[in-house]
Amino acid sequence: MGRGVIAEARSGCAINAAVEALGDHWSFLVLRDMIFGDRRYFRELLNGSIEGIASNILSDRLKKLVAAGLLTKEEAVRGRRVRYSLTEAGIQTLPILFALGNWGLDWREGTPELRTRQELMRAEGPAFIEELMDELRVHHLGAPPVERDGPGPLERLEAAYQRAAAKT
Amino acid sequence: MGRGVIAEARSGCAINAAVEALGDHWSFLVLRDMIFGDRRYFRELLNGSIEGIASNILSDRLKKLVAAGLLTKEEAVRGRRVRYSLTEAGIQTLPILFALGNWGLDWREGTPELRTRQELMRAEGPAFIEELMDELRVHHLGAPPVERDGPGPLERLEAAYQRAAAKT
DNA sequence: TCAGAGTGGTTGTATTATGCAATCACTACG
DNA sequence: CGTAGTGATTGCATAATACAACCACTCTGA
Repeated sequence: MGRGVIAEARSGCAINAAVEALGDHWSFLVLRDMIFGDRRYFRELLNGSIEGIASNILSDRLKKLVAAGLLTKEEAVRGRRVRYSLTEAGIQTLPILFALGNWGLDWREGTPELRTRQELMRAEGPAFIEELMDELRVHHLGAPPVERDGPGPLERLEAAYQRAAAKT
Repeated sequence: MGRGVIAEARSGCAINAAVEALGDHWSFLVLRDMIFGDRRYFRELLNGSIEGIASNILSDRLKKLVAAGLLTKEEAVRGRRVRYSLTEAGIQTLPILFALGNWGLDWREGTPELRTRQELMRAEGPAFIEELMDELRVHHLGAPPVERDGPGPLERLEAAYQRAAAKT
């Protein structure tokens, strides 16, 4: 594992280290949108966020996530779209987001469509997480495509969302 | 499940809901100390935290965690120790902390003793999480004690820490 | 009985982070 | 050549954080 970056950690605790790296509201939500929403550009993240992030905050978080080794940024040509990619460390935040989502599903309200998505993920279990991590490695790290029959994890997620939305 | 408290959520997303409830540095660390460090009193949390939380911040976070339904507080008799307990919702943040800790173990440095603890948990896998949640239900919710031969999860964690610390 | 330590905090102040709106320099496209 | 889109930055008001001092109360031991 590619350990590194002790940075200015407040302690040697692994939980604290993770919290220091990505422990604020917006960092989690940016990762969520990149992972589950397949958003990779500034404007996509800015307009696509259902919580409405401000552009200066997004700019700041992207910088911090790059500095923390969770994202990479393609060299910026001024005025041209810059693509952000997840690193392996970024991809491996998926189990954290999954755990957060499951907690939210059990203990908070939420829109039915989004609940359905989360329920699908929970129902498919750890295998879904692995499959999605593999797909992210293909898209973000250039790993060789996975052979599969049937729709990929992101497609199944989107389909679940659409099915649920259609019922209203 | 005891769903409730939509509160002033920014969106209907389960991940967002979890992040809103406990998505700041100190909330996570307070939960960590209560769950893994068995600390239940203001002074214990204040002095026991290796990151050094300030008393006004601790006061504020305890209040927020109670309001969010993750902790309960025994009715306060002035000048007498007040005990905080985890609710079921609080206990179920354990998988989140576990996921956070594993990420930190893989991608950040940390003291060898604390790394050993986290490695033990990972090695024992999901069964450890379940066992610890059961023990927390006994201590915090008054559930009937679990039958067990051999040391409980918190004892094994402490033992791993001591073994690692002795090697230095 | 009475000092000293311990209880869960509050208050004040300074510094830092956040949220919002407007703006900027640049490019791609018709 | 103009319009829309790119990734931001700037200024300003408000909120969160950190640090130290302090408070009213209780429990303990001599």
